[in-house]
Amino acid sequence: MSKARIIFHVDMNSFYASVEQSYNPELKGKAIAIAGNPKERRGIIVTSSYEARAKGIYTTMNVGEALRKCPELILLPPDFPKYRQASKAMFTILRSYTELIEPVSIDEGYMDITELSKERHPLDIAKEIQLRIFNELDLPCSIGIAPNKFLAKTASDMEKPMGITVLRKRDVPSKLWPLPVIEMHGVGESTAKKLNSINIKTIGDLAKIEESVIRQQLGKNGVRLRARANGEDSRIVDPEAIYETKSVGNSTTLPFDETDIKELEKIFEMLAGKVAERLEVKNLCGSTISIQIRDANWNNHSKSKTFQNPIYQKEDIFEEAFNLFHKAWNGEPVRLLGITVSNVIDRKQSVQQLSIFNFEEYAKQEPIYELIDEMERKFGKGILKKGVEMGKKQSFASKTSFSKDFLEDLKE
DNA sequence: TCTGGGGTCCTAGGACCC
DNA sequence: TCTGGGGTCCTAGGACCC
Repeated sequence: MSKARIIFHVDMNSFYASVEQSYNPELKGKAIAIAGNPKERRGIIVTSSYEARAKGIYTTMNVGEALRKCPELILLPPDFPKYRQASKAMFTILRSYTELIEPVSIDEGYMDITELSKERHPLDIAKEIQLRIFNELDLPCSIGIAPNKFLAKTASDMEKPMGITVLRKRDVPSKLWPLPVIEMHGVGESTAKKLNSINIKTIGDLAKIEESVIRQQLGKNGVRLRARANGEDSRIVDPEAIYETKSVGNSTTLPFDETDIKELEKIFEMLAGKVAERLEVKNLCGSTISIQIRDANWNNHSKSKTFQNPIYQKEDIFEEAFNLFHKAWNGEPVRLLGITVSNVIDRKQSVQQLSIFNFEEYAKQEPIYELIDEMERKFGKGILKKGVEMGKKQSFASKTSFSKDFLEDLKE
């Protein structure tokens, strides 16, 4: 049995709006919202101040509608560099307490303060953190204190703004179980519907259902949700998680539903450029490309393709994406287009993968017949011949791809 | 309430290999 | 000769979160 942990979940309150208010105090106490261009149909409310929420403004609300509902609403375009800077400052404060910080998004993160709490009471630490973020950055936050991530996250949601909430495991039956399942993190509309249909209405119902029943209905996810409903969650606070990018994608809702292939092509070029740029910044490349198409009725389609070798150049991304689009598109008007590159790895790693499989080089280090055996076993008979015939000096990796595991295997 | 754009994780079937 | 079971990878789609 592992020792009890003490986890914080720090959640900034209406982050973008609060940052804007801290930059411009005249906005304080007013109904403000961060939103896209109201003239475009994609203009939606991204975040709003508590004053705006009190007047019925909520996230994803169409901007036109928001203005009808609340004519005095002050709209601001998003300023991400500003938010990123504030976020960085916030995490710097958190890091002055422990390195065991896992940022989850720009405005929230987990802390494992188990060690620290041997010296100081967790509640004192939380109060100090909240006060420092408020005094030094002029930003409000809520903090949840609990023995695991799920309960900490749930706790930070319970009192906003500027709340500090302790949620012990023994509080679960009284504080969580009476709530409807839809209130649970990880349960959305669709899962709630499914659960309701088998007569699971509250978190308590979910906690008490037979495990085999929920597995049959909702699979692995159901079993996990059931454990959470019982206040169980063994996920660790992982400071590295944020560096493990899995995919990079860009998408856009078109000004109107589009059927003109020339226009769609331009959009793909634009998206390919953005994806390539962001891969460049992060020094990544990826071996799978996928496209997303959304039609006027909100039906989504995707098509993807995986390559032997990672790609990252704008031209490659554009070409592959547009090819996939041709295969996937049924001629219906298009509402949204997206390109995502996934299975991403560091470019340095990918270069290593290429060079380690320069055949000659590798053959110098390893008895060649063993290598051949190994490769045939993994990839089938054809693969080696192909490689050899291509010219012995040529890197196999340019025609095949090798997983990290496989490389590790070979080194042993 | 009628929905932007960034992601992650899961599932299920098929291909392919041993 | 036409037959099992296990495992991995790929693809398409769905659910969820901020």
